[in-house]
Amino acid sequence: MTNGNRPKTTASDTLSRIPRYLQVATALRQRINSGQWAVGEKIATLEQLENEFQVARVTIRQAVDILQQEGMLKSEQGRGTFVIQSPTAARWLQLATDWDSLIRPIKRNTLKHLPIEQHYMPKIAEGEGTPAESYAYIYSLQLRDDEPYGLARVHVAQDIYDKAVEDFQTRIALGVVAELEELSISRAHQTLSIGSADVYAAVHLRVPFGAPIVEARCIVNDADDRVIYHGEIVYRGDVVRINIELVNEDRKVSLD
Amino acid sequence: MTNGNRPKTTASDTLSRIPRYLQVATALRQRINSGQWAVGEKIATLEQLENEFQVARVTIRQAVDILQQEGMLKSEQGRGTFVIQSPTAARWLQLATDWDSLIRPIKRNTLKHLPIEQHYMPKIAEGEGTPAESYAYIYSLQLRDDEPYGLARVHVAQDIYDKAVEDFQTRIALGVVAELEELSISRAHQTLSIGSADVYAAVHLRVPFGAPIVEARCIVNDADDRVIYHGEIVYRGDVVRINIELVNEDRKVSLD
DNA sequence: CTCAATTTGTTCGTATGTATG
DNA sequence: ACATACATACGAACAAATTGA
Repeated sequence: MTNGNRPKTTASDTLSRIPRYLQVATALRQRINSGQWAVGEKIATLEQLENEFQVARVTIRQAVDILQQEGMLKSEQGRGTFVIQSPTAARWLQLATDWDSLIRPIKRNTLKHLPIEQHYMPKIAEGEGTPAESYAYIYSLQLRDDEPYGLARVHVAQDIYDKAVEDFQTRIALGVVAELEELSISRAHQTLSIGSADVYAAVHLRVPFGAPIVEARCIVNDADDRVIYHGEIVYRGDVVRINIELVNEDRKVSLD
Repeated sequence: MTNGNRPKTTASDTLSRIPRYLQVATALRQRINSGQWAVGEKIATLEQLENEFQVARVTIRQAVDILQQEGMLKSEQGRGTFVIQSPTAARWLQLATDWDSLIRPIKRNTLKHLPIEQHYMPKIAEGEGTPAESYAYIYSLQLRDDEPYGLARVHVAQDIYDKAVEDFQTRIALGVVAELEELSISRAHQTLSIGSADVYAAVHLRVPFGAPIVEARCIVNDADDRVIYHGEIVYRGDVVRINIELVNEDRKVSLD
């Protein structure tokens, strides 16, 4: 009755069900990524980490072992544990806050079509515009430097699609829509929300299951307020960055 | 030698070490949140889920049990398992794309101060403005309806802080800054990125460890381009929604 | 009403993973 | 490294409730 393992769980949280050594490993990984522990630097001793995370020494070691396998840490007996590499060199995907910056980066990116499992009509809510009679459906993976960053389910009004079939088959749809000359766009909006990768998204975007993702829903209307483009795109969370200019010199703030 | 448990892990992924039943629970939760399984509807049978996820019956049950505890599902013997509630309708936290919408919702929300573990100076990059001489540091939990949604590390220029000490101690700092009359704000910007909850964030925001979060960094400058506010706020990912108006009727799109 | 099919609920044995001291 | 305790996961069998023919 030595009360061997009992984790000091505070509750029945989902949190507490995740293995302790993974929690610690994640925490350490974040400190390295965030630069709190720089490359070459010695990290806290096992004893300090024991105290900080309130877990047994062996558990800390398990966590450190994982990061050693990942090539981020290197332990040396008698000296300590050192950061030998940080994979941060992150390449950010700037998510758009205006039309031009939405279109610009798209042009360089490529796409790979995926087999369509199931056709469906876009769900268009009240006030988002009038749906088109029929839509062409495109299911594709968006790539940059051969690295997948987005999984796109796109609907384009059939008549628009027919105007440039080849373009729509080889390029990113939103870019094609933007360039159609005879088309007048009255409005476009985008809603972003945050989620976790399901099995499909994880496989295609090459991220672990449950990894954070951004779900973007983008709607473009023509002059008659008809929804000509409806895109649901899942982005890898780790490449997304959103930059918002709230106030500029020339635009004074209205208080209250 | 019945090969009892061996998970069919494809690799040494960190996330494949996460318990299977939690992975399944996450997948199910997503289907409910996304409306794929509507409220009142019967979900797939245990047997179907067994096949789909390639796990044992008991493992599916564990996942379903979790969602039952969360009040999303209800199983009835002989009938099936039903969605009885979707938390989706709930509570979106509209993240700001302009100053007014940043300030407005803040006013209703409350905050709870947390003990400060460690003081530090905000890291202000080139071009973000000139740092103030000294900052007051506030570490707090942001609440709405007694539900935590954000974990804030905020620095306010000391002289600004001194002008309304009591306000800063009881209300959300950005709201106080916005209302200071003698203050002129020249610019403000916010950068959002996506991450996973570490242990601290998970505990405070009451989300599972590793749950998606939004890391917001908001900087406000006064008329002299001095950084008077620097906030690093971690939001629960599941309450964040960002709405962006890309094009309006009155603003024509410039092609190329 | 009975019967069979469907579906959830329960239990057993076993093997391995996690975590402590 | 060890003894210990509990968690995770499998497969299989059986029990109990519901439904529709």
